Amino acid sequence: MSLQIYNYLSRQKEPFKPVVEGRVHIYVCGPTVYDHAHLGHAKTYVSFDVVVRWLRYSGYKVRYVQNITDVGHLLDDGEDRILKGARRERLEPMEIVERYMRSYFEDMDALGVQRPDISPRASAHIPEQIEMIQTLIEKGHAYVVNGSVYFSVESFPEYGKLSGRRIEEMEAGKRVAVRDEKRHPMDFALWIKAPENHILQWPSPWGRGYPGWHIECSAMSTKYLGHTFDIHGGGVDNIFPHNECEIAQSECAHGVPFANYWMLTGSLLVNGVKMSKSLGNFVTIKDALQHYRPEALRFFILSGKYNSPADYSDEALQAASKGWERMNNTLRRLQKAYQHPESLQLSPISTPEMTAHLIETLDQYRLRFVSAMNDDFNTPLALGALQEMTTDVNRWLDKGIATSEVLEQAMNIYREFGGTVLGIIREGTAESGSAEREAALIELLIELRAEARKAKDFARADAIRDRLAALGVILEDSPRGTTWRLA
RNA sequence: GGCGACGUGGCCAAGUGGUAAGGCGAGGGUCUGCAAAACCCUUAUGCGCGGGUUCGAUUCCCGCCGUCGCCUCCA
Repeated sequence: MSLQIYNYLSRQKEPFKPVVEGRVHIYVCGPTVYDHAHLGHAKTYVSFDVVVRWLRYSGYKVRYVQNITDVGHLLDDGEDRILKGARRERLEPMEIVERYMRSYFEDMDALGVQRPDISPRASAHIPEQIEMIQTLIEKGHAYVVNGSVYFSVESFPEYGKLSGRRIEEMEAGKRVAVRDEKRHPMDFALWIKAPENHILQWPSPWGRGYPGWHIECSAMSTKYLGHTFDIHGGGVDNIFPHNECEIAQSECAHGVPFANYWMLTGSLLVNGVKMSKSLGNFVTIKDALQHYRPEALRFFILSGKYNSPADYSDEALQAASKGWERMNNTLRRLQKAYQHPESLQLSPISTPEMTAHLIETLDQYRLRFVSAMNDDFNTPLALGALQEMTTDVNRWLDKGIATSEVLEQAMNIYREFGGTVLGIIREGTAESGSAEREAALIELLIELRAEARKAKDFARADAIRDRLAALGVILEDSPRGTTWRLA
């Protein structure tokens, strides 16, 4: 089955057809870098990371652009978020930007999120934004007032088509005082005149000022992906006004559709309420990583659909951690067995027919995974296939019917799907990952403990196991000997 | 008030007009010197409530209740 994507624009699943055969141009709204990223960001960017990974795995050549907002994103009171951060930390605005942009990439790297191909910064694309604004003015979609430029929503009849709202139905300015220089209360700023000593300002045909928040995404996606590109992503919370404004600007400037598919991620909730900076109920990614391994966070995020909301809780994270552990333990078992085929102790019932049957079963899991992913990136369903496969593989190992061929196939599935696609299995984590000398020392202790056990000196045997456990080395006994792993 | 979602076992979470994936947890068991890991068995006659359509609805329609998101800065 080929890829189906739930398109927010049409509110239905559609077969995916890229503009250019075999290529995908995707744009995802990135963070405003004035503070550390939290788990809400993790949910969105891990989700799109997997989307991109799946597209690549499926053979598409992908260009993934995700902006960094470092100017123009205003707060309720009209103050720029970056300036607020600068004042808070008594730093230059661009120091704030640099600091939190690095922090953001640090977090994403830790989560195994592959870097976008281009991470354009708004402040580095002022000319492109000015140019686009000029085009909009020329085409009669924008107007200049007192050194600021506004987009006229009434000039674009389709305004509201993504979020499903109508201009007349919205109560503009209910909470934020409408600038009376606007012609229509819903008009939004493309360019804002800078006050006398505003720190972030650039020259423009309309005087010194700075760009509005929405225009950057239009200008930068156009520059790198073209007038019409394939997928536009982001969190649903930006559907209005941000995404709606992007569409209006871009389609009015270019006269062609902006993005063909809109994919919006559901919000991350805490106790049923959205995790957000303004509510202060957020957990930073750095904090979360103190308690949970990155793969567990990914596992948690991917065990729900990207476009559904997810509720964050310690119980949920614990469950994800355990689920991940079981899968990882099984992969480790596979690897050990594969490296030491003599330890397999194959049962007499392990016939070639049996092997063929197991390979066939693995193929079924492979198919289930693929069709789940092709069905609008249904990661929970795909993960389910992997988990059932895990039970089967353990069963086969227990019964002694898994031949090397079977082991190899199973490992490939974990590597490709768990690793390359979902990013929850990392090469190395399944292995001991420690230095050779350390491994040899542990083996030595295991030998000493084996002797103690033989002599029924269980106190000593347990002491060795406990001391190692305290150091993060877990020993596990089996009829075939003792194995170890890092906690 | 407007717009849009959602409500599935103790928790998380897929799904379908034909009779409920998976994970976590819990209980029992196998294995073990004991653990750990793994496996086996059990754990929703039921999918918010009330109607309707249908041979048949958890899945479609209507109403109600509840929760959430957006409308205002947030991924």
